[in-house]
Amino acid sequence: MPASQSLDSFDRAILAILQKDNTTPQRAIGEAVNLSAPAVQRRIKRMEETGIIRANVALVDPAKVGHPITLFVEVEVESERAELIDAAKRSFIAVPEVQQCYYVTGDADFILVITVATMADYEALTRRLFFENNNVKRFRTFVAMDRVKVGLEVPV
Amino acid sequence: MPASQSLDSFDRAILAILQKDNTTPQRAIGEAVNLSAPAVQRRIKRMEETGIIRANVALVDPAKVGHPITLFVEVEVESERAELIDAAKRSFIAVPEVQQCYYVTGDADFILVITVATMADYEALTRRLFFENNNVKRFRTFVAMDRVKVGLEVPV
DNA sequence: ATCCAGACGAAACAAACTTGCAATCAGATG
DNA sequence: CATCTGATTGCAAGTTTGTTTCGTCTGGAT
Repeated sequence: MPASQSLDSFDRAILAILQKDNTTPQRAIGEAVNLSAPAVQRRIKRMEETGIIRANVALVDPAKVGHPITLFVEVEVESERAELIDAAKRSFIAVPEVQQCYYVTGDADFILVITVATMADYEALTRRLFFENNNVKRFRTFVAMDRVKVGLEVPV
Repeated sequence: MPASQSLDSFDRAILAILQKDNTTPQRAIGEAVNLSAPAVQRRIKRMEETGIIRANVALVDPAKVGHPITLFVEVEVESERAELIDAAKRSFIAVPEVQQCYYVTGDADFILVITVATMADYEALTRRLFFENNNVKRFRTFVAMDRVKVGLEVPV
């Protein structure tokens, strides 16, 4: 019984379904996992409250809404002083075109995933985000030719 | 009027909401964008049919389901012959731990986003995905220390 | 053996989604 | 300039889905 424990096999089965399609009716989920609809609903609610489910969202095809270009950027900073790193994080978060931003170990400090309409837009973005930021030492761009697999699904 | 044209400002407003929370009642969306609930519903349906909305999913916190480690991998291949590239794509797609896979230009050929429970798991994965694949020339790993911003939201 | 907390299912209930229909608007056509 | 056509809208009815209630059951601790 999943009291304050995190996850039992029912929860995992439910998550697997919701990560594919969260419009699946609770009754259908119930049948799939051998549970009643209310039981499913209670488990979903708990997982939302505990943050296991971070959000419920629609995934949009970037190309079909005018953002056909996806880019990766490795950013290396000059100084790793905490306040400068935090400032960089805030500046990346604030930009809608920055879909994802990770602070990483290795040859780079940040990795960004960016979507834009045109390369000119990206050029303008680099100006704002990198050239105008004195703490950015250098950055390296990769252009996605094929979005082979795109999702945030986590194996459960 | 959004006939076969892609998107008008209503659609964009609806998408902006659904990308944040697709459990928002259509009536509430209607109020927000000044449209009746059925009108909202018909627009959503069309966007789903045309693939503008790729999917409706729950986002799960990887750390809370036992996958606390996120990794980036740049993969460089030996040969870019089409059939070898396709084989690589297929092998990456097939692995659940590979959340995202992009075929890119630049110093690398693929960029992968991977989530795992432990570094030992990652080590095992590298064995399967990279060392056992003769076409992988080299790969470079970045470990995420902070998932600063994680989403697939597209500005509309 | 008893009690208690947590979880369950069935059924009633409420809310949301979906559909049919008449009215409206914009642009094309005669 | 009137009319026609196609697309979209809002309303209201109908249907599906989500939510709450309530009585029961199980397992663990006293």
